[in-house]
Amino acid sequence: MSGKRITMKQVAERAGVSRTTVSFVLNNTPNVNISPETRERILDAARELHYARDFAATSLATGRAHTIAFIIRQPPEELSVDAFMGGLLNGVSQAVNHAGYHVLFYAMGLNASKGAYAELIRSQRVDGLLISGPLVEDSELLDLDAEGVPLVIQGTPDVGDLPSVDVDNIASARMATEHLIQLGHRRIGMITNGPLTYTSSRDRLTGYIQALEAAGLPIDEGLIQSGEFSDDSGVQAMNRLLELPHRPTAAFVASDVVALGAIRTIREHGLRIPGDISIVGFDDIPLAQYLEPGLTTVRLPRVELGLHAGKMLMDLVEGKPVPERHLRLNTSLIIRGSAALFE
Amino acid sequence: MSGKRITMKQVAERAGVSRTTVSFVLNNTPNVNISPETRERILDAARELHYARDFAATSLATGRAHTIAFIIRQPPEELSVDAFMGGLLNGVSQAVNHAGYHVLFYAMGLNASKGAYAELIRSQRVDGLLISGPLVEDSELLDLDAEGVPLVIQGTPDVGDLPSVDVDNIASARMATEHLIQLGHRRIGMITNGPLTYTSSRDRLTGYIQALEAAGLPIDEGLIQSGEFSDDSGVQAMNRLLELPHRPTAAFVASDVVALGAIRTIREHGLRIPGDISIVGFDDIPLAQYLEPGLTTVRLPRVELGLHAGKMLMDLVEGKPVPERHLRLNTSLIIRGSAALFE
DNA sequence: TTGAAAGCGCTAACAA
DNA sequence: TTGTTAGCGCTTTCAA
Repeated sequence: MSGKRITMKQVAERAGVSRTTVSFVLNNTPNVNISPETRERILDAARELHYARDFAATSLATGRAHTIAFIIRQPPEELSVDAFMGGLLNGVSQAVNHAGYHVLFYAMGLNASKGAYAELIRSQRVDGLLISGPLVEDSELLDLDAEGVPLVIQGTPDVGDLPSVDVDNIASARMATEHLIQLGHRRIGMITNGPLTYTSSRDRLTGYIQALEAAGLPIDEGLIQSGEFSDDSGVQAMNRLLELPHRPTAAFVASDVVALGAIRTIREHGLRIPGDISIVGFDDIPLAQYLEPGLTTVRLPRVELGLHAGKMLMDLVEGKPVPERHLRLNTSLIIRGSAALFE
Repeated sequence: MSGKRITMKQVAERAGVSRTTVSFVLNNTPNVNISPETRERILDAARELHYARDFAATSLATGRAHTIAFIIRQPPEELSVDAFMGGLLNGVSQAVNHAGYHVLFYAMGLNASKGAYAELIRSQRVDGLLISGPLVEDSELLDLDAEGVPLVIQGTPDVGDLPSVDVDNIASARMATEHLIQLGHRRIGMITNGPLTYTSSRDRLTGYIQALEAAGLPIDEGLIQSGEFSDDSGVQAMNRLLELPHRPTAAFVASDVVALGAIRTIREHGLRIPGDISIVGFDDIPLAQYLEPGLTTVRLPRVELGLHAGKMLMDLVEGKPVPERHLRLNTSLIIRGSAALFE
């Protein structure tokens, strides 16, 4: 309709009151007594004029942007392959929008320009930061946290004590391995999701080891192979496992994508799943249920992760107490057909 | 470090110049002659003070937010299942960030509050809108477009002539069907991706029909079944196809997810793919390559779709001419093992 | 119960 | 080549 901007001034004029009064009414400012009819008049005027509060002006005057940045640091290619980010973002945006905040999205990849986080904050563009991904020890974040900047990490940072949300990788991996043990397996291989420089890789390995130890089984270094996020890396790793003089009867592969490669390799060797080798994965990617047999795996609660991370950041931003600075969500084991009794 | 805001004023003081001069230097304002040493002095001061231009103030003064809204209207659950959104968002954010703009993300679902788009624009929060998803005929968008608001649709709107980016669904479906025809199939079923109220469903059906007609094959209504986005709907549809007195030797399923259900059904009937029935899908979801046999399908260029949509919106926002208001990207047929020669 | 006015940090027209 | 100044639209203290 009208091409010109509607400001509080126009609303005030139309309602025959001052700008202040309009501001009070529109903001529902407490401790101000405005006659109901004046209030009504103002509200009507605003509605009729299609008034929308100017974001920049409000932000400038209040010093709050009511916006947070969701920064994802996985390499861009991964975003297009996996549904992880979609679920996460879905949760984050639900939590954040619910609190009346907006979400700025950044796919920074691994080589973001130094100072990018700080600039977002210094320019008052956002009130807080939510960062997901394999961040190498990022001292910039430590500094910001020390300055009191609200931020939360989705993941398990390996240094400092930044607020973070993640699944309990150790317990989850233990659960997956225990499942295999309960099925009677005694010689269980492990393929990590990534290099051990990543906390999540180390933690999942730790869970595997804990399960074996608890069951009194020996830890065999040769049974532990390193994956590197891709299905190809799963092929390599499984090949090494199969070349072992005494090969395992089962394997815990700490990433479904890596497991895909492992499974392919097993088949190429003419072996059957779960007949010859049982497999338990990790992540529960959408495709896990469509494999033949379905992949038994640990479900990663993507949406919940985002929901909790978003909520935590909102609490931080609004100065509310945060119940748990290092939140670790439980996972569940989804039992399908890829792991069976060892006989 | 310092808890207080650094403004241009501080930078000016430190460099011993006026605020205007600082503004000119920092903005690289043309047609202004500033001595190199002054410029250097200012830049140094800004750097030393960790100056970051206040976003709200700039935005208020210039009337530009340098921000766009990426609004996704698919039901939230779908976001967590498919990698489509991740790829799209990846492309969008690349294009938009590259142009120096920021992306606000909104998962609005299907029941967004009336007036949400307009409010984003009226409040000057964003300079443009990028909307993805099955939007029912949304008159609000038509109004905004008429007002001159920069916006682009990712998809194929069924009314008006809003700027949009999508794949060429008709040509893609034709290509998929032709592939089957070339393999010697004469009785080819079709399962749509969704109800025919969706433009994309209609277009893919049209492509199928065009291919048959071009090959002089009859159009058999019974061979056309309706899918509804889910794999379950694929089960139903394929069941109907298999119950036909004279069942097809091949089927074009206009959605990989729906094809998943169709494939399962075929197997449950004891039939083999591609031995008894050939299948060609649409979308190339990540899992397509992992099926046994791999799913022959039409690849949907997710990232490129986002890239082009983002670029088009940037052009619109900056008042540049838009080469093609209704951009239709080509797709490619990914040949794997699910479709074979009819013998 | 309502109004006046200062100020948030920046841009840009105008002066000098 | 650099400085002055008037807004941009809103919040909020202080008065009336």
